[in-house]
Amino acid sequence: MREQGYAAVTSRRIAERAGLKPQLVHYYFRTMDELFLALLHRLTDAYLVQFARTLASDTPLRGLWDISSNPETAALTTEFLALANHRKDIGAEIIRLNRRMRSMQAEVFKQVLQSAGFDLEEYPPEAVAVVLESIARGIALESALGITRSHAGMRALVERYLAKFEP
Amino acid sequence: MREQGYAAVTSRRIAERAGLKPQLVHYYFRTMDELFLALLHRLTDAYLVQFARTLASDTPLRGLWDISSNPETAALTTEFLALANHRKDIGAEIIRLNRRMRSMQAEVFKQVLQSAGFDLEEYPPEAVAVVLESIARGIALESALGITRSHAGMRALVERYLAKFEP
DNA sequence: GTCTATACATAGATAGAC
DNA sequence: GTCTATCTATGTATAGAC
Repeated sequence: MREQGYAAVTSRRIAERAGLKPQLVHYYFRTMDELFLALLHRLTDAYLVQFARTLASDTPLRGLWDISSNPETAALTTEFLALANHRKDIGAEIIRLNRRMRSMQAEVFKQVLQSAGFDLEEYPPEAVAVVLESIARGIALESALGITRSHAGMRALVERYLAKFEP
Repeated sequence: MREQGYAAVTSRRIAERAGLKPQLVHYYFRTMDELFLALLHRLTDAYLVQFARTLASDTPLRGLWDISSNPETAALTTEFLALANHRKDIGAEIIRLNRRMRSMQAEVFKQVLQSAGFDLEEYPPEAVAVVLESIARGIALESALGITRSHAGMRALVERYLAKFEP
């Protein structure tokens, strides 16, 4: 999925990599939809664990930044978003993941923003979290394509803001 | 492509919508790669025109925000980014588009930032442009999925920053 | 420019033997 | 749990008639 996109994920190719016959794929997952959902669940679980650990650390903002600015993660996220475009089960699951994620973030960001003296009305924790993540993913997506033109400047810009919260 | 993802774009379906036979698609575009490239070129041209008009207006930042926060545009961009994952021709074309776009943005942002009294070393115009666009696309992608939870807060947050440049 | 005919490859999925 | 055999649908692409 990462290497060639979701459309290249077929029972035949999966079986080939596993050194087995394609029919086995249908033994474990009746349909390809089931397989994609299982994959999403597995990634989701691993992600939420990593995420919880990061938010519990003493540099949650930098941790979140690192996770979201990973080009491979961003590319895979893009594939799932594209998949969600036409497989509504996938879309529903992504929405669920998003909800859980944002709730976790909101609590931590609330504390971080408050102790830095920000007005939570003006800077809603969830909104700030989405902003940080969007910027990170923006950079990551460009990196995945091979574009790095303005990234040094962006990282410096973000770094100055992060330093206000996590010196 | 917008409705069912790039993988659903087949010569058969295209012909069906056009009320013609699938073979005609191959008459106009020898391969599907050629077709996708032609589509990207057409979208790219239209986009750059819209883009130039926006940047020449008296509210280029808000204009850029509006363009990038359109959910349909964001969804289509996502499809092309996913396509670029495994069709290198598409990736190369997207990089070209990106370069032209950023150059156009940089000039305008430079002026806007300067007249608002920002240090261009600290706030590189291109970097600021990528940040604005990334946030807009982040919101748009969530909207396309049906997530709107923290969007009001985000829009208000962004609006306060935009107002500093375009009262 | 549009059609019919056709080839060839690939994908999803099921049945049943071992 | 893994295999062989097999069906059926779908996709890309070419040749050649009109």
